[in-house]
Amino acid sequence: MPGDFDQMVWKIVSSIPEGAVMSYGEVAKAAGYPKRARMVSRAMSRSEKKLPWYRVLRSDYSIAFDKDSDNYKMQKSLLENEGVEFKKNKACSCQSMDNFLDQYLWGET
DNA sequence: CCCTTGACTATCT
DNA sequence: GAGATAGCCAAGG
Repeated sequence: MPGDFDQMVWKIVSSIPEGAVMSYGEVAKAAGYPKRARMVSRAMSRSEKKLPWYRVLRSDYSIAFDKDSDNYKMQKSLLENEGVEFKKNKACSCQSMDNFLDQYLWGET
């Protein structure tokens, strides 16, 4: 179904709990399309919906925007507000997504 | 239809 | 850890 991927992305991203983070690849995988990390970013940027997009990082948990950009600074501060600690420009979520993913995936069927 | 771009990733130097 | 390389995939020229 067209739009299916986007739907899943929105749903998953909006379900990420406060203080936790996911990578584009993880979101894509959870949506059922492991090879579409790039599409996750596309889906979010063109989305008019209010998503906690800032909780989605690169696979190494670094921020995807350029370090000098305003987006970078905003994302970092938003995450820090939720208790996410940064070390060497990489986020340390300290929150296990295991439970979240299990709950999410099993809750649908 | 071919080529370029990108909020990506894994792998190798 | 920083660069280069090769996959990846949709959108736009």
